[in-house]
Amino acid sequence: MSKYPFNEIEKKWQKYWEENKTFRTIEDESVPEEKRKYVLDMFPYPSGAGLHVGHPEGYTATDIYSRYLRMNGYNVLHPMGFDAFGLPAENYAIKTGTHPYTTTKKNMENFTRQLKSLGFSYDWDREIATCDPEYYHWTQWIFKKLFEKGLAYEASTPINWCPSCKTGLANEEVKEGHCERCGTKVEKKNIRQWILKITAYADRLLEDLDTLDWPESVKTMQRNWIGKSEGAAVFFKLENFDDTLEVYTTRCDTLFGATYMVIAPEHPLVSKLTTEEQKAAVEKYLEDTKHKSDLERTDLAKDKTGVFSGSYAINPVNGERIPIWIADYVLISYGTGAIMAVPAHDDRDWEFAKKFGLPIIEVLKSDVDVQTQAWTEDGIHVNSQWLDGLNKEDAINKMISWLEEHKCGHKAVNYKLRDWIFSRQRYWGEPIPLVHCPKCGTVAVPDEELPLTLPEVTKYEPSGTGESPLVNVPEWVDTKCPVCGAAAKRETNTMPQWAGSCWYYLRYIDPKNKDRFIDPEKEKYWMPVDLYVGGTEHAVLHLLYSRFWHKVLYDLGLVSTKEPFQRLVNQGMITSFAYQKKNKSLVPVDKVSEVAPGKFVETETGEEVTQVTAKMSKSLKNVINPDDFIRDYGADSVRMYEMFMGPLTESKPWATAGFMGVYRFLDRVWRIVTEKNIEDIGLDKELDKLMNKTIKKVSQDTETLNFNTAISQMMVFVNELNRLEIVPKKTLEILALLMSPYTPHIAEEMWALLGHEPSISKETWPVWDEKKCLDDEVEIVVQINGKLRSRIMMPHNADKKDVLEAVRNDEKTRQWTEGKTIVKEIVVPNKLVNIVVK
RNA sequence: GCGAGAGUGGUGGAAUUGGUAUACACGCUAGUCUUAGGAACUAGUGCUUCGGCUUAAGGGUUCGAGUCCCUUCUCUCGCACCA
Repeated sequence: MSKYPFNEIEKKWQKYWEENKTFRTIEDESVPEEKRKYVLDMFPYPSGAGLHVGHPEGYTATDIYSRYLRMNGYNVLHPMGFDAFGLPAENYAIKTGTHPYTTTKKNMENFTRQLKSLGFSYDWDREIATCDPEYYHWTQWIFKKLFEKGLAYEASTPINWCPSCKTGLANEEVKEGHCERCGTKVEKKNIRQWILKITAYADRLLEDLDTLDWPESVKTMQRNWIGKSEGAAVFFKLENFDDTLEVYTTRCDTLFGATYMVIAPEHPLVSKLTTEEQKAAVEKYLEDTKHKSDLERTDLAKDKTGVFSGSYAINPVNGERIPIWIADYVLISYGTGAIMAVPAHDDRDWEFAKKFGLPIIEVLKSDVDVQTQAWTEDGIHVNSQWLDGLNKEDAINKMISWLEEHKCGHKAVNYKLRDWIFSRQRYWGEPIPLVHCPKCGTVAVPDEELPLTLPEVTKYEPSGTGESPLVNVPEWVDTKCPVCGAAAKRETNTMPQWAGSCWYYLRYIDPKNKDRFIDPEKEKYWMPVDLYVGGTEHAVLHLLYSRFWHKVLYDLGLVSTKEPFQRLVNQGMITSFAYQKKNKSLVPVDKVSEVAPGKFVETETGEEVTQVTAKMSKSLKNVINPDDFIRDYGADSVRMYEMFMGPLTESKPWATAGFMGVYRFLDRVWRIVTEKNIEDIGLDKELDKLMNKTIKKVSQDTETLNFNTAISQMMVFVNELNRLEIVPKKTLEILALLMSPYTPHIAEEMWALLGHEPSISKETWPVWDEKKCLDDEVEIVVQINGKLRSRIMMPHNADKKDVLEAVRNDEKTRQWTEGKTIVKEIVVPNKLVNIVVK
């Protein structure tokens, strides 16, 4: 019994690669530009739990691709590092007093060990960690650039506050009203914040998406998040006041149907517009809404609430008085926080008008009675004086011209994207390099004082009052103004975790540079990233933020490309099996038995359960730890199985039985190499054909990241080799080369056993002979009326006439066509013949 | 509600421009062998009333549809009063 000694082989080659720095990458100028590739993984947060099975999936994919490219003559930059600032280490520090760096360092060491145990071909000399002062020196330096450019500003606005994490959050970090990280309900809190003006780049962030080779779903998500809408600003004169009320609308053509206006409860004109009679009602309403969370406000969407302010505006097109209401279905954060309501043609306005008895005027020809329901489809304008008879587009254009001519409005663009709340009231992040001077205002820390390092603290607990633990370190906070030298205080907020990941891909290019954040020559050598692989969870977080920073750096002439990541691929999630009862509740894996193939019952009750796929979770006992499988079956098996499971981009369940199939495959390969008769002989024609076909399929599928089908072709090839008494050496050499990106350890060992010098990763990728891939004889399928009736063998590229001749002589075909009229004969070369008969 | 994607054997999944549906792997059945191991090898394995029928369901285009078009259903993900 020959179990292949994966443990020994893998350790041996990992040591070899490390000692020989096999995968060190240098900027070799002799490599032409089109042969330089930057293949990047989303770097991990080094959590205490270590790698989960999702990590090796994307990392193996890029590793295979990188190794494949190198063997095809490319110079490949393939680095790895750690997104090392983050809350778990800090929360652990609060509980135990352990410095977050201690925890993080330990976790990084564990991650490094695990990553190395998988045999990834990273250039470890380029490793970075965002919490390293050498690294965040330049994060701070880039922040200063943003600050100097006026893209960072301080404001005290109501922001999303997580009471559990005790810090402010960016809009992007709030999911359905809850903290993305911990799931706690988010509150509104008014605190002083540093904010980055990402909205200044909204248009470019939107437009440049078109230039990217990214999954359409991610592009769509970013487009929706930026949420550009084109419409008009309309100014309404107010009765009894000099002010005007500005609204934003996409349908200014429906202005004749505006029967009331709504302003958000937070709108600055609320108190002014509230009349004496309405004061009590308005105050009560404001009090009520204030206590509703954002979530409640949106949850209660179906039931509209509001209160009349007592004041009126004047409709500019017809001089009508329109009542102004206050209601929380209008958000202060979008547009101007005020709307003109056209209840006949908007569901929300209609609902509100019905509830409060406001008039509904039809201005678009409707198929329904607008008094009973809103008509939200297009229609020809009616009751709109000089717009009557026009369609939507013409009416909008005409209205905008009219508004501009009469100085009561203009064309306008609006975005859903909000500026980026950038400060966090926590300890474990990059200190924001600013000083508050009573005389000079907010001043940046001079470049020569960077990095501004984190001071030691005794307590990591956030104050919870909106200040970071750094306020408790007077010797750090109290400083001198870099401009005037007067006593000043340091900014105590820190940067969010996203800051470090906004530019890490640049630092890999020049990780040890002490004088600048990146050498421009090296930057030009590698950028942009040619392939970026990672999970979909960063679709509008990291991937939007880093595009923003990159564009700022581009404007400053510090990088040469407009976009950082040319091609993005999202790996699918690796799920697991779980078992579901009739009532849809899930049963942990260890409480289920398989009573017949594919039939499962809950062991205790005997109740039948069905196998479903579900996320891995501790409670379902279906979490897979890659370390266990590496230990018991080897890294090559883990790598190959994760690629064999299915298409990279699909989510798919881990099946340990399926994993064993891949392990058995490698074991079989090992036995062929070590036990069979291997001779340096020529290949017979059929074997040569299969070998060439295999080279072709594996090459093409690796190129296009269809790793699962490349692996099945290797299996087909190995199954054939396994049948041979004497195996030609050549076939095993080719097999080792083809396998080497996928299962590099066993491939290195095979290469050595076949008498070659290491490393196989330095060898040239094999090429196939197209002529040898062709079959001399092909099977032609004979269909009668589209149904498969017979098959005949014909020479490859046989003449159409000869094929038809052979088909007519085919006995089975004759049985089906006898006594019938042949209407049509279709011949697909080398594939099939379809005879249409009557 | 809006947007994006997906439905193929008992299971994970294959199928160039529309051209043999179910490659490869798992599981299962039977046998051989044994250093009893999540071993190896051999044969079989979509359903079938043996006529045929099968790619979520129904319809359409076509000589021919898993693939293209329409309708419906189910699932996953994202956004959600965005004026």
